[in-house]
Amino acid sequence: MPMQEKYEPQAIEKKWQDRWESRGTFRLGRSGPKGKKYVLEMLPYPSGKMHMGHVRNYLLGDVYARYFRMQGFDVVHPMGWDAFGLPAENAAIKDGVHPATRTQENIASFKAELKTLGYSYDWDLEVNTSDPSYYRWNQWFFLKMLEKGLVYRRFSRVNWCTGCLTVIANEQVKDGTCERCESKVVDKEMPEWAFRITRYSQVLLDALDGLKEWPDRIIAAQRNWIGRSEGVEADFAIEGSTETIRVFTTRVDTIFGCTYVVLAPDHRVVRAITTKEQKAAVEAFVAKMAAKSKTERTEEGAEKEGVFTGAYAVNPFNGEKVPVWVANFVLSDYGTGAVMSVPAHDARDYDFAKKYGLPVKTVVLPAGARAGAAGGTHARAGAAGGTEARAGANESGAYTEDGVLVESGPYSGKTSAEARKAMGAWLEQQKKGAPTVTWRQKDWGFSRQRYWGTPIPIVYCEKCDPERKGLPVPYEQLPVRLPDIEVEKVLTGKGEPPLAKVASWVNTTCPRCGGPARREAETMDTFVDSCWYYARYLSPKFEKAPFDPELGKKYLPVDIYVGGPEHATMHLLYFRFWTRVMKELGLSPVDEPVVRLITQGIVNGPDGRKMSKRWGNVVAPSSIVQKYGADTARGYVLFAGPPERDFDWNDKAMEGVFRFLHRVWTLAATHEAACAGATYSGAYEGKALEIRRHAHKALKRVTEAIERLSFNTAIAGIMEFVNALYAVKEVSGAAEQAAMGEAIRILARVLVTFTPHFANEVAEAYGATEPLEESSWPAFDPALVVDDVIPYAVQVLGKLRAEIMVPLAATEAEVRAAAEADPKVQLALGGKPVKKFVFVPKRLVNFVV
RNA sequence: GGGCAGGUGGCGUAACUGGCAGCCGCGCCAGACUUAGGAUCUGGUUCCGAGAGGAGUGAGGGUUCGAGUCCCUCCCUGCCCACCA
Repeated sequence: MPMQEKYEPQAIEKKWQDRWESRGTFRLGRSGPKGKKYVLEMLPYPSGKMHMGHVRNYLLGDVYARYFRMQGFDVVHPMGWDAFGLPAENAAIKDGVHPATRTQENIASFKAELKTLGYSYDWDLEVNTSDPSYYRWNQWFFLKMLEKGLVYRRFSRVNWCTGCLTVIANEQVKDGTCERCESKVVDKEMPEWAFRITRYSQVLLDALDGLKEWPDRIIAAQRNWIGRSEGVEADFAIEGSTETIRVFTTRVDTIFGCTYVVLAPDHRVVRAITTKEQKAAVEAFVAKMAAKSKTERTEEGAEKEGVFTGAYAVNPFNGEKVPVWVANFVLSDYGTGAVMSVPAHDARDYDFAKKYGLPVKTVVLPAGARAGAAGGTHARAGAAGGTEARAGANESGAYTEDGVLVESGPYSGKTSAEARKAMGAWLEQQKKGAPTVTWRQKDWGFSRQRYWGTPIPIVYCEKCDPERKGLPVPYEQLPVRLPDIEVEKVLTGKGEPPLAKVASWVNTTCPRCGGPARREAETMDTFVDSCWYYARYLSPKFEKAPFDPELGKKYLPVDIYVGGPEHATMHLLYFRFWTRVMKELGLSPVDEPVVRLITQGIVNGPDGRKMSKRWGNVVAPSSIVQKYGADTARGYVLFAGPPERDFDWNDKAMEGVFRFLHRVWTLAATHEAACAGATYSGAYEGKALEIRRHAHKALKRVTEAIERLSFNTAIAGIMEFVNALYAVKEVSGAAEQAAMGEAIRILARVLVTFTPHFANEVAEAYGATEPLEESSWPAFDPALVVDDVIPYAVQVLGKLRAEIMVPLAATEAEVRAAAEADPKVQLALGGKPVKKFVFVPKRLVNFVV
């Protein structure tokens, strides 16, 4: 079938999409002599329209899925919908459309758009997290984890909007007020459900070392986020009181320099130890802090503020009495909520001391500094005459490095590291503290006062459960379905959680006594949904468990996972945690969900700013597909730069890719009549051999580039190949025609992962009878990728002086002789004796004179 | 403050393990074909220099026959985290 003269993407893309679908080209289990590959992209929240970030994300996975399939792997490549979540619910509050309705519509249009880009998904594996057949397993996991003690109910401090009367996320708090209604936001203690993810902190941290194919930045972010910190806890007695203050510090070696102690405003003992004289001031301060939200209080640049309690704490090491303060910068939920302050050796303590005129006492000197030169000076920070010489102090005024101790009783002269060890042991022996480990990571609070999410399968019965701990819904009653609702009445954005307003749903019977009971009206965080969807894809309709364990054994873990780096510490940590739990439940065969993680960069607008309606710089994938076709969109997004890096959209550069496809089309159409069916069985030489060499070199280059995730250079290689074929101009005779036919068939093959519709159309004109995706990835002929005569660079004293052509098989001596014969080289050598001759096979030689 | 990524032509980028810096594309310049070109094809395009030649990968040092690549000291940009004791 002769090709059309002109490349018209609109005429061919639908054809191939339909053909793949009707033939089931991308269905799981089609082939797999080499085993399996699971290629996964982070599932999208189905907003109505795709943006370029989606296109790029799915493309990176798609190239691998297609490549591995042709390499002979049984490829899992699914797509689904993270369908619960805030946007649909907020939209409903605004316009009254039921979230389920809107979500269905959005999924339909998003899916239709995905299909226009030619992604190779197996749609039989599609998953929708808002479907009861999916979220029932969230509930099942919840109950299992409740049994294991991994789910618990706690009181927690949340951002409470005084206008909307609901909990809002940190992101919704702007300058201490609600983003939506501009009312004041305060902290409120509220009950919430939490996962005990901290039980896995150590395991999740240790296993990071095994994630060799994850980007460093993600590993670093997780390590940071988990925040393991080794230190000691030490008890400071309160003078004239039975209370003690336990502090946590990583720098116990500086404890002889402690000149005051600071408590968080909501620390347990504040009230008890405050003296009469200071009572009014402390209470005013604590009230002021409580009125602020957590984000506001700890906002960047927030001035350090504090107030003296009037109490004195006793340093366990030297019995020194130091004042106890309350200050805004101490966090109640990290460490013990109390810190010992050592202004000489901590920048923050120094700032605070300076502001309030507290003493600074140096007890650590840089190693090598002479002891006695500076130590032990008591001085009021910032006060006139405070001329203490704090050797090594940084700009902020504190010397924060390790060093050698001075003025530290029996520990003087020890290094910081030695002192930490000895002092920790002493504390333990004296029962005044102990070495300990503190974590930044907190448990994961997952209950939300929202409608559009997974109902938490708990009921409250006053008779059986007077303490309101919650009774689990029996497994056989799952799923607890979301009730249908009258949108205007229930989704008001105000008051109680929406589900609490649905009397017919919230009122139920107690599973234990059969009496009246109420359902938990809160729903689960949508991050729960994305914790295990990758396993559900394997058997989306399985009814006996979250997924079929047999298929889990066969296809897990995910081999390649593609998504945005913004998920570094939330989703990517949560689903690692969940995977551990699934293994303990006997479901999952793996400890870690993903072998190789790829985080794609952002596609910015042409102006270099993030694409946004606000800037009017959004490039809609649909408009590009319509005008240039999916293949151009795909080709350009891959060609624009390496996957991890951000890039700015550039219309001109994209048109360059469009032009390139036209060029290929013209080339193929030009040679079609003479070359598509040409055969030749003799030896190739001359121009025909050159054509074959170009083809096999391109094949090698593209194959290797795909393997190392360098799609942009793969495409550059293909462009070079096409330029070379253009340079051939005329082909005549059976050998050249057969060589050209082969070259164009190879060209189609190397293009197919990037521009699949286009490649298939060309291949079909050149005799392919089935989609290329159903054929195998071609192997290059090793004999054709090396030349007989190769160039050598000739350097004299490291400077390039000439380039010589030498037979591939030439020995070192032969190459040297050829180099020395070159007149430019002779001139550079100038008859001087050669001290050394460097020979790098197949690359260069260097004369050292 | 911490972490990570990056700094190479006018621009996006390339250079796999130390071995000819700038592949490919965009833009620009010239030519061909054209009534015409914002189509297409061909050639050129790091800088200085007419030329031979010289300089050149953020700055400065070092290792090496040889450094964009390795080591040390800095500077700048972007992203993420952050009063974490």
